[in-house]
Amino acid sequence: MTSTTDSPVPATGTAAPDAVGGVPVKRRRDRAAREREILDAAERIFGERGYQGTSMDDIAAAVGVSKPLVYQYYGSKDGLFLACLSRLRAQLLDTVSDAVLAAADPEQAMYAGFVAWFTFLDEHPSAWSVMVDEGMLAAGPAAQAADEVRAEFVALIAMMVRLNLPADHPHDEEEIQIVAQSVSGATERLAIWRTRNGGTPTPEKLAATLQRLLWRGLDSLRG
Amino acid sequence: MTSTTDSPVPATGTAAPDAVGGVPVKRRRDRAAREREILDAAERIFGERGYQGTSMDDIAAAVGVSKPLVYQYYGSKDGLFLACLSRLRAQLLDTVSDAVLAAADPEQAMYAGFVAWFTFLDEHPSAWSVMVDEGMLAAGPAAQAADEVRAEFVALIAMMVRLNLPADHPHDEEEIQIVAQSVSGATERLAIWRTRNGGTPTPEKLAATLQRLLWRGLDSLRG
DNA sequence: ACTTCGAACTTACTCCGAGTAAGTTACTCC
DNA sequence: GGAGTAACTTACTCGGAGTAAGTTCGAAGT
Repeated sequence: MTSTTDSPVPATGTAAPDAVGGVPVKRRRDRAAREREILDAAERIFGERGYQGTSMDDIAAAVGVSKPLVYQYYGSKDGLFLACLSRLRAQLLDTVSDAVLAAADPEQAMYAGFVAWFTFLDEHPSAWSVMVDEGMLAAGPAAQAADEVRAEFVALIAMMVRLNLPADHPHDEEEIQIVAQSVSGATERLAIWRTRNGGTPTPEKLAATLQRLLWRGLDSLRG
Repeated sequence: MTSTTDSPVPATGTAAPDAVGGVPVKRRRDRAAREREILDAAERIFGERGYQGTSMDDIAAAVGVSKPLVYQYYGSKDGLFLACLSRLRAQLLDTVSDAVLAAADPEQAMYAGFVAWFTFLDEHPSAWSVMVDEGMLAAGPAAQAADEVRAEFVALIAMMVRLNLPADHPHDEEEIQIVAQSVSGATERLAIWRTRNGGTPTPEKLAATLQRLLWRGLDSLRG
């Protein structure tokens, strides 16, 4: 899972010269490995400096590779950023899904999901930074792709909402979408606010408050 | 209120030549008037093409002025964008505040506020576009300023929440902040989703659903 | 009417970063 | 060991943010 470096080439950040002793180090790597390397570096640097503050040359240099190679593999700066975003979101989705599925009942599932969400962002600062800068993709074709990445989350929330409705009840699908979008927007905003606010309140407090705020409201959607 | 043009100089968008007849048209304007002109043009163009798609030259040309003048008045692209954002948010805040204050009771105030929010964004597409691109300011000193602009909204929501708590009740201020941030995040996300979704559902439907979702939850914060 | 003086405004740049055309080098498979 | 190809590089273009330094208009004083 933590496979940032997995080869004889030292990950020095800048281009590594040949081994001094004699045998030249293997420079070229196959495409998949290079893509992973680039993605790892991009995630780290985007996380540290933000989208605007990061240049493609920076990333290429960190990997020890030239810029056109990055373009060959990821197409554009937006494409590379989107790839980072996508991978991070997938990890986050996994974490939250696991927490939700492990819970005993729907009420606890909701709480556990919120806690998992905020905790993950706590423990992965670069993930958070990348997601905050997600708005950079507001324009262009990347915007649609970014939406699709986020849509998986909305789908998870919508599923949870449905679990709380009687199976035979003719539920209003549009209303479920509204609720799911709201919850997604609320949690993202809270995550941003929380870090700008110095890391308070705790994930547990946030989750408990959201829980109390939303639980009875979901009840009233049942009819 | 709609003072986009207020002078003998025709607002042709591109630089206007002298009047053909004879008397040369007054070219120079005092600073305040020019600032307004630039801000109006910027709002329009940012709204049409987004932050990334707009260059400072575009805006300068639309006003019929050279780029350094724009820099003299607004400092940077971020500064100009922030000025647009700030003005639009102030208008939106006014609209929502009015709707809230005109309502008969807290429950209706909440509904009216939501309707006003979504309706305003419907009727001011450029406002919406600018706000969607707000994420562009995620980095740098402009980020803090953008947060402050949004904070007024959160404050309005927080005030409304407090109105629903018994005056003598020892309410948890942190919890109120959490709720206010959540509502702000939820409504912004819904606004974005709604337009990407072709303008459905209606503002009234969204407001009603949010109302139902949140009303009883707010109740449970009372004790 | 003529000078003065400051605010309004411009020309002509620099610099940086996204993206690309065309060529070169190292690994692999016969 | 000689193709053939994937991996990779050098050396650009192009556009847009931001700036230094100078110019012109218009009003206020005399």
